[in-house]
Amino acid sequence: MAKTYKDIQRMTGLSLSTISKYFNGGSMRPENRVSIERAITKLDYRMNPFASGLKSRRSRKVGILIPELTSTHHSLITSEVCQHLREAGYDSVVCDCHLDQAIERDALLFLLDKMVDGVITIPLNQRGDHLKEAARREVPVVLVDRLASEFRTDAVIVDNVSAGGMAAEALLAHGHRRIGLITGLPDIYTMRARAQGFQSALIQSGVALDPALTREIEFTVDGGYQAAMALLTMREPPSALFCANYDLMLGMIMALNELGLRIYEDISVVGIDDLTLSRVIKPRLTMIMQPMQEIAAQASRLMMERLEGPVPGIRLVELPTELIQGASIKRV
Amino acid sequence: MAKTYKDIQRMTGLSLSTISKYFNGGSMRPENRVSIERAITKLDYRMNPFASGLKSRRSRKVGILIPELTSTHHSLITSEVCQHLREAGYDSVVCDCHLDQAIERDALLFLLDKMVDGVITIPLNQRGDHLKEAARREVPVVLVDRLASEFRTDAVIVDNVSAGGMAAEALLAHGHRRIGLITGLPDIYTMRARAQGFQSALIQSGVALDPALTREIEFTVDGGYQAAMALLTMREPPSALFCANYDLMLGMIMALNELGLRIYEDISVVGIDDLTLSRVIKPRLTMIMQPMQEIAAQASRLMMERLEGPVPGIRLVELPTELIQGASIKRV
DNA sequence: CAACAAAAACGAAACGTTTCGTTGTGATAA
DNA sequence: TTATCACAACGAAACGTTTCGTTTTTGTTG
Repeated sequence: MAKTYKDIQRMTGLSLSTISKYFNGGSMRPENRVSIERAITKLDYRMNPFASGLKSRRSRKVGILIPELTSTHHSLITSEVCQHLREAGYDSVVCDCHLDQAIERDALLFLLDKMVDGVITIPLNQRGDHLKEAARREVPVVLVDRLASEFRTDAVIVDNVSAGGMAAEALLAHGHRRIGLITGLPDIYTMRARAQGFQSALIQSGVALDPALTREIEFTVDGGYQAAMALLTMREPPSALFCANYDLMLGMIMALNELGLRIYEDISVVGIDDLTLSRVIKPRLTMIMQPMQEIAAQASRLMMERLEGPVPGIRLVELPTELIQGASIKRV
Repeated sequence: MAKTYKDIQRMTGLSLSTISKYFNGGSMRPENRVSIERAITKLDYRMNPFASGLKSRRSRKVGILIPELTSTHHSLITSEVCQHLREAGYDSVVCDCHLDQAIERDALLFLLDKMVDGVITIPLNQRGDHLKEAARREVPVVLVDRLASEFRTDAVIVDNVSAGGMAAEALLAHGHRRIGLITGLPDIYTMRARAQGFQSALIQSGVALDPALTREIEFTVDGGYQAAMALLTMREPPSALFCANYDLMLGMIMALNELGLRIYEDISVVGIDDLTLSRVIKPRLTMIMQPMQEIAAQASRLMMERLEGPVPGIRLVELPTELIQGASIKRV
């Protein structure tokens, strides 16, 4: 049978309220503290989270709501966030909405009914209307990667505009002028921002935008493959390519392999995200790196601060991206 | 303020115990049922899981303990399992132990302290000793993919021996005799079984095992890359390769690309797991397919049956694998 | 040493369900 | 009409914490 405060009381002779104070960090006589601690270890006592939650109205659970867990970027962030939360004593209840906005909404309601103390999400619905229900129930929300147009709250994003800009500049600096851009559909915040940064950089360098060189497509491996195939089989193909997303990039790599095009020799490439596969592509890609561990750490931090006490205002953490020099850009 | 039974009581005039009976599926007068239902919708009532759990000692939470969430195979299974559980009203608390057995043990204890009703896990520690604590607390465990040598419980696995056998036979049937095997370290159940099935098939066909053609390595993309590089740069390289794991296969593909070797023309290949990337590799790979959705569905089912009531005995579900014909094996 | 303030411990009342033993209500049989 | 019997509904007592108002203890000060 599980032990309770009563068992500790029996061993120490202290009242239940004193024992509670011990667990909830009040001040008390050192000898009592010691005696409670001794009882805890001797009894192998563990707090009953139901009883605790019933009174305190806190579940010490956080919901993680993700568009697609099998996407490497998402699974890495999820994994890191879960670990941070666990280390702080919080459960992470993960919901993958499979890129379906109806599931996203349902899963959020599910989490709220399960009394999560907070929600960390990469929102799929870019308006973020579904999140208003969380606000209504006073459950804090932290956005990751993307902002929501109709729901302002704490968020961690990277500077996507300059990420796109850096990619363009790296290629421009090597003399490229016909540069293909493979990006996601513009209803995704990150994709829009990266494409915009990329295109601004071209314009600033006096390169006219050729609409035929920009492919907006669902950001999946298959999407990247299709887009790259289309670009590379044009009558006048680009001399360089930038993919605005890791999965798109993988698809592009597959297309290059299929067409027998060699990176660097035949086509210059700027990639994104230094995840597993990028590490084994040869030659080493020049790429835009997002600080993914840091994104996860910041998101966890923002959430935990809200959970520990009231935080005034809305916080937006914008992290820088970095250009990693590889050997995938040829001078033309 | 959240609504409670008392509010329903006020609206219906029924006692708390009758209302409880409504939620816990007892029989009652139809008109009372209707009147409770009306009150629920009018009040927007939602059950308080703390209070409910406090009495019933059930959290309706299931722990998911995974070696490495960023591995595609694992994230897909996790995602599917979470969805099944959520549809049945259960939370999924996900823990990724980052291939670290100490974290695995800690995370399990964490989950148990959080009072999960059950644990679904792909065990990292192949003995499974850490799971005994779950048994001690009468928390059911379902294993996925791998069995544990020191802990017998419900499990869902695939027929790994014949998976390896099928791969070997496909290559043997096309005349291959020097076949490279890239597999994980033999302390992983699946890797051992697949390698064994593979090697038995060779022996059965009268092909002597050449130890130099078998590479046991950590099953990561990088591991696959290293192993494939080593095999393909031998003085007398194999004419065909089989990888016993999806990540190993990705690494191998990268190695082939780097060496400029074309699948089919230069080297025959049997892959495994029809996940995103396999779909865009050309030519289409001949591969062993695991029914991953089915694995997840069965694991969820086994768990949910245990949660709904006592299940006698231990159940082992072994699912078949399938050979998908592609165009990656050349006749020699 | 009395008086007092501050600190610590206490007791009792929640929190919102479930459960169990008991009472009430019709319907059927004698 | 009364005794019997299911079947529903009821009331009260848990479940194991937290919280708040009160009392006791401790340490200071005049």
